[in-house]
Amino acid sequence: MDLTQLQAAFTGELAAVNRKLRTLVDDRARDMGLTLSRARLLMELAREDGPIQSDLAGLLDIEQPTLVRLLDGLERNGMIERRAVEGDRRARRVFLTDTARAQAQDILAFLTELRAGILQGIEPGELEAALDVLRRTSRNIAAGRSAAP
Amino acid sequence: MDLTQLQAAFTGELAAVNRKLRTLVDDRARDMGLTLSRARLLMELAREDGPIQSDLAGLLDIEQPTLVRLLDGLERNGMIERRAVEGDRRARRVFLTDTARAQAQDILAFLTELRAGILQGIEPGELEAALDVLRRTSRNIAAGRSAAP
DNA sequence: TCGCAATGATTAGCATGCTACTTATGTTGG
DNA sequence: CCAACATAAGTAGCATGCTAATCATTGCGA
Repeated sequence: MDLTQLQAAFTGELAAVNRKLRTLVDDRARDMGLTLSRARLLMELAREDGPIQSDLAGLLDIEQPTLVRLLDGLERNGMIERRAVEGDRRARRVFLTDTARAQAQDILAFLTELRAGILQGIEPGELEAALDVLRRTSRNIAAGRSAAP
Repeated sequence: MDLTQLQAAFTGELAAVNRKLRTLVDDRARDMGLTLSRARLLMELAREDGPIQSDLAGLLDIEQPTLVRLLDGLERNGMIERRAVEGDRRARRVFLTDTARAQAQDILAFLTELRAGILQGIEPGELEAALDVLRRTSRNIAAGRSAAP
């Protein structure tokens, strides 16, 4: 397999794994009223509660409108709430509700176990090497985007 | 970093790279009326023209409804056409139009160059190792899905 | 042969991504 | 001091994914 083919196979498999992962998580977590994206958001809030929305979007590395819709869904489900920020009437802080906080440990355990299952049989060294490749790819993409004509 | 954290970092980075890749391609290819998914479909047809839709979905590893919408878009753009299949009135074969066929080489070159840019500085050996990790992950997900309670 | 399961294509509806735009509010420089 | 710029949140609209359900046709077995 030449380099070009290898590169094509890599990007193709990247997309495929991603689709399958999302589908699997969404399927398994449906009972909990969760999806992969929502779970990630809740885990971030469990780590540190009360960020304003634009900071939270940055932490999750998604755009603000994407975050707004995620929050809308989680708010409807009673898992988060938005509160006004004293001193800046534009901003709103996001907090877990008590219900969600009580669930957070279970969700974390669920995600951890699911990841372990998906990555079983892969040695830490291999995983680390693959992660390094992904990170360099990320950087290349970011560089390519800013360098666009 | 312990294994759990490493696994979380890996799946997180996987999703991030994927989002960025799609965004980059969609941005660069907009002039051509293309997106990453549409380009992949056209490349598959350039390789072998005239599959029926369900086979094409299998080749691209997407579900039929997803394919239907992709084809709708490409048909509106005049890049593919659906033709009746003699002997099976349920099925339809998909063909590139002459316009699209004329563009196919350019699109392929564009994708190849873009992938090379994104993966620059990554040695073939590293890429191969990372690809292997992705493939094993894919298999684990598939196994986990069928083994679901 | 005739009814019923399987297959191929669609439609409907949800969840996430994105960009572009809007609205409200805050900040700052001339 | 206030006009122009910047920032925070949200809305609108597009593109992909998915599952579930529908419709037409085909194929098969009792």
